[in-house]
Amino acid sequence: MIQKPKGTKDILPDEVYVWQYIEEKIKYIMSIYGFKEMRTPVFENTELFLRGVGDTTDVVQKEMYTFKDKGGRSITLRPEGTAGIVRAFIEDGMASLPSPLKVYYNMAMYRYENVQKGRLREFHQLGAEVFGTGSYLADFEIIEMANRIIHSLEIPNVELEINSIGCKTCRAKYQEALKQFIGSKIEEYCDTCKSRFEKNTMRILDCKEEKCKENNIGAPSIIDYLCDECKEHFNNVKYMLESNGISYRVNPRIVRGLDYYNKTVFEFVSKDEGYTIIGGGRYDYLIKELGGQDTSAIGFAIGMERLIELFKKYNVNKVNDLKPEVYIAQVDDKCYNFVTKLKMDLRQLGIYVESDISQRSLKAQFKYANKIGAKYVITIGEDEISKEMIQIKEMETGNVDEIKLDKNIIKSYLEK
RNA sequence: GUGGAUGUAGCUCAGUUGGUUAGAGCGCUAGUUUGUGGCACUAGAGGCCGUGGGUUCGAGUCCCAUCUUCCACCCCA
Repeated sequence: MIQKPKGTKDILPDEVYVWQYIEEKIKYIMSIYGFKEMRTPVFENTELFLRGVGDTTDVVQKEMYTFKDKGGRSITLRPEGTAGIVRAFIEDGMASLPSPLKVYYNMAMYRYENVQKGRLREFHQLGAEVFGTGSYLADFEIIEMANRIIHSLEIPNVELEINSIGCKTCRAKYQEALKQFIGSKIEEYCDTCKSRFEKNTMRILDCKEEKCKENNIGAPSIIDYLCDECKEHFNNVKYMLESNGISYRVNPRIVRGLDYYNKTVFEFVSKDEGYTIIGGGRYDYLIKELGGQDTSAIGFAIGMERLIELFKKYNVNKVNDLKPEVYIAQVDDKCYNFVTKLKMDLRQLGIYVESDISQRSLKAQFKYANKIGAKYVITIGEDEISKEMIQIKEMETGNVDEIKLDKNIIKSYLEK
């Protein structure tokens, strides 16, 4: 038996309808917030992610599916969505569209990492991006939309955590201060912290080692180093959230693992599962970094598998797969032609109808109709055809009515 | 990349100190007479016991390797 590759998942019919329900719901929200869907290639030139996501990040350093194609080009399966969207924004001249521009995507992502709860090698992100505005109003709009998605899907125990990681200048100042604070006692830290000291100092604050945690007490907070502009921006975002009844918690440890973020970063974290279901932030430098005009932007991405796992935990019973309106049972093979014609006619009228396609006994047909959840069963034999009258049985109650054998009469009976 | 657990029918699992043709429940298919489902009963299909080595007269059971799945670290959605 050939198995599917590690970290991949089949989505079977009995789960796909949950996906469809959630995707429809989110699509609807996107549409009333003015976001348009777009799609980009599954693979991109590796260079895009090196420059976009950042070549010192874990995602780029050890998690990318990178290979040479037959023409010798270095190709990478996208590990996240924003870089490709930004590439298209620049390459396809989307900067000339009315600004601000709002787009969203729903695409598979690929990351070579070890599998565990809420983490796959192929997974799906539904993300939204706003291009062309650096205003805190855009930050609010995107966070509020994410919040609405969570609430419209009735997923409890989700907390919004926000932070500001400042702009280039205040972040540099902060890193300097942090390096001074930690540097004086770096020998007391664990090995991973030591290795991070130079290239990613801020991550040391995230270490879970007891000794390191102790050493981190009293460390400078990014919040205190924000420049006036960044501070005001962050205060405005918080004010907007407060005045619109969206509760949040400032978590100074949110840093985000992708290099392109600045100013506002946020996560919607499930307290049940302990993982982030929506993560996002502002990325005002990325478009220019990738060769476009200087353009502010902000966005988020939803981890669909995580969202769906949580949704199923609380709400599966609220979503139902489509069941046949009616099953047409046939008494014997003399009726196949007639039944097939009737089935086609009813489908033409938009009715979900099934009939026997494996030439089984009447009893077996009833059993099948019951198992697939047909609401009604019509039985057709030679008598019914000659008398033009049929029996229609409601499966749940067992009630039987007699009605005229006519597609329009059947249709209105089913709609009653 | 590191550490821990796991792997027997489609699913959930039994399988006794290694010993004949590998089991159950659910699910699937057919039947329990003549044109009607759910319940019950009967029968059937379906397993290279994750894979490859090794020990042994003999391995689902023991040993090694490897892969998968799950969990944690790391990181992320």
